[in-house]
Amino acid sequence: MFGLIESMFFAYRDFVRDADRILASDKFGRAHHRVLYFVSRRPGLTIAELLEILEITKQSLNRVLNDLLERSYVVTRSGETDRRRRQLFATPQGDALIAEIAAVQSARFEKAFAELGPGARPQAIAFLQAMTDRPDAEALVGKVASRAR
Amino acid sequence: MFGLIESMFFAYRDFVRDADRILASDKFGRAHHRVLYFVSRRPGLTIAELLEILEITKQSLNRVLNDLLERSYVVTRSGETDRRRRQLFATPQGDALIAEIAAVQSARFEKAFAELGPGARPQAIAFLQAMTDRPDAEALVGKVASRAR
DNA sequence: GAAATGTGTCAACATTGCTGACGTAAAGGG
DNA sequence: CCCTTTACGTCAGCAATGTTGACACATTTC
Repeated sequence: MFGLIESMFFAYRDFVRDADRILASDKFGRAHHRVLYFVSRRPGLTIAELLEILEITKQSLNRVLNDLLERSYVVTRSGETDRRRRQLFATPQGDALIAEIAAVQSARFEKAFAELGPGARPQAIAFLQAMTDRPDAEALVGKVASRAR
Repeated sequence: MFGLIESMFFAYRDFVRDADRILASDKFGRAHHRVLYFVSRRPGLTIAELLEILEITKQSLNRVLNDLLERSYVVTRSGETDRRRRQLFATPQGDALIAEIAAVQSARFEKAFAELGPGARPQAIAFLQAMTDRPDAEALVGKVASRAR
């Protein structure tokens, strides 16, 4: 399996580098990208939901989220039913940055699938998902509780 | 391609977490793992070669490499033909740690392939390699030169 | 002998993760 | 209506890992 372990390392590194180049010109880091990405993809997301997805602490999130708010890549609204919750939305500027990064990352996927031939795309999706933990309800509850500190 | 972008993120995160758990109990970090991994896999590697593979700076490398040397996970020998070069070798202890981590990561791959059925393994390898940059000779020279600073 | 190469190291800094503690506003249960 | 819980913000401080730039030393090579 050593070949796979190494390929995983190199593939992810090159994949992330696509994003890093663009982010550097906007003076953002990877952490900003991750936050903006999920806000853009899931408009109306709350802070708690974002913490669950990213699996980081409030501190780490707030640091980068505040940058994104100050520079108007993201805006907040109080939740309608529960005003304690802040719902997050990407601005057009925020969506544009995500689209720009997604474009180069998509190009990398397209190039790979063009080399590999038909069928490679669904296989790749299936592979990556099979590699991912899908926590059962109980485990999730535990994780959320411990992270809430 | 958004589904793929997200799957890449989650799959890599969970993959790396396997290693992190083991490393934490040995008081090592991810950077130590990467260095030890390549030293273990490519015995006799020199510093310059390691810098090329990892694409980090001398500083970042030396910090973690010195930890590995002090704690006897890695040893050095002067190169035979060129005594300026330090060749790196993992000790049995170093090889054992790499094997331990590789075992849990391999188990994750095995589980995925068991779900996906036959053929998934070569497809996964092909996909990951197609996703990786394979620099031509000229580009590589440029990178090495700039990194040598 | 001079220049290039391989490596070590020092100082300083940025990003991004963490913990623990405390404050405030809103919601919800009795 | 009070009291607890929830959702969030924030402060202080720390650790890991990446960066740059400069300099030192031994060795090899021209």
